[in-house]
Amino acid sequence: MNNIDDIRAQWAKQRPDLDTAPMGLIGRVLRVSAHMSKEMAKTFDRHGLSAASFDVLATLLRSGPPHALSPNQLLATMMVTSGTMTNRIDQLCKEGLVARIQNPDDKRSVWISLTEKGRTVIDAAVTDHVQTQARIVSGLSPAVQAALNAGLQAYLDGGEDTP
Amino acid sequence: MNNIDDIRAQWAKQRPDLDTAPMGLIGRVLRVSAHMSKEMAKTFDRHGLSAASFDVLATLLRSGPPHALSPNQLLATMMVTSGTMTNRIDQLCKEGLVARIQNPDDKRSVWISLTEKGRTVIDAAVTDHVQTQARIVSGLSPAVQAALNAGLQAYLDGGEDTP
DNA sequence: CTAATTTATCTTGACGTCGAGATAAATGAT
DNA sequence: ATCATTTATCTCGACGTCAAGATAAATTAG
Repeated sequence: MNNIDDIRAQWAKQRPDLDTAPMGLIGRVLRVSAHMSKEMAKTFDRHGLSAASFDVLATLLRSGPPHALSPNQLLATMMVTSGTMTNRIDQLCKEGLVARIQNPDDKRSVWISLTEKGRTVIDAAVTDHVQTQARIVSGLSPAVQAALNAGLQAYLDGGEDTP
Repeated sequence: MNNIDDIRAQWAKQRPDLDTAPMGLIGRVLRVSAHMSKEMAKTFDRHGLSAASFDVLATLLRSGPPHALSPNQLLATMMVTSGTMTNRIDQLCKEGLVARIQNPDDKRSVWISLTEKGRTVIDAAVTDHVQTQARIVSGLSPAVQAALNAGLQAYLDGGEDTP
């Protein structure tokens, strides 16, 4: 009784006034998203990381040399609150994967810098992660992937109609 | 610099060995999912609910009279752990939206039953929620919605290739 | 009938997130 | 120059989640 269409059938009986077609689409997006996240979490775990810490390290890596960004820059690319960012950085510092370095030009600010250990860990994790992602989408034909990309991008482009 | 294609461009520079096409699709799914969840959360909030409590109440409502299920039944339909379920029920009990009722046939078990107040709240919340969902997908043409439904369902049908 | 197993629920501790607000430093206006 | 504002980061308390394990009741095996 977990199938989305079964759920819609229940609603049709209990609340026939409701149009649950949008619920079907939204429900599928949420389920697919949750499934993908769980699969990816297994990869992170193999490297001793969480999705949260992977995100920070990967952002630092792909930013290129010198692999250092301020918490504010990380915040901006990651859509989390400042408190969450502090927490993520604290965790990574404890594990020796990043270091806080004072910004000499602005004493309010610090740079979060990949340590050598952090660089090694994220380099391997990213390679593994990309393979996992390839596996995740491998069941979908190129045509279906293209259709999904187009539809999802259309949604993201629309995005700001009710702020 | 938050666009998914910008991120892929960064990877292409720093790690040209990686094929990030799957990352594009997966990233879009996750972003769309997060955006939809945030929109829906606003609706729940208007009714004094969280996504978690809405889920429980809605499941009880759509199960039909007598609007009561055991924690185990709720668990099965919601894909959360038992500890999470206990927590959700505790919260709803405190708020007087559900009540724990002893199952006379099995003393280990209880029924989680919608209170009158709970019934009133969830009835209104569901109506509002369905309108919100309609608005969320309203920017997508019927053709795009159909394509997304088909692609996502294909993913969900595939699902179990790497356990 | 007793003992072992299974089932249903709850408890605990850790984690990641958020929102609101606290510091502290830099910037801008007068 | 001084005071107010803005900016960058951190602190705190609450929430929802999970994993692992504790309890207690029902079922099954011998």
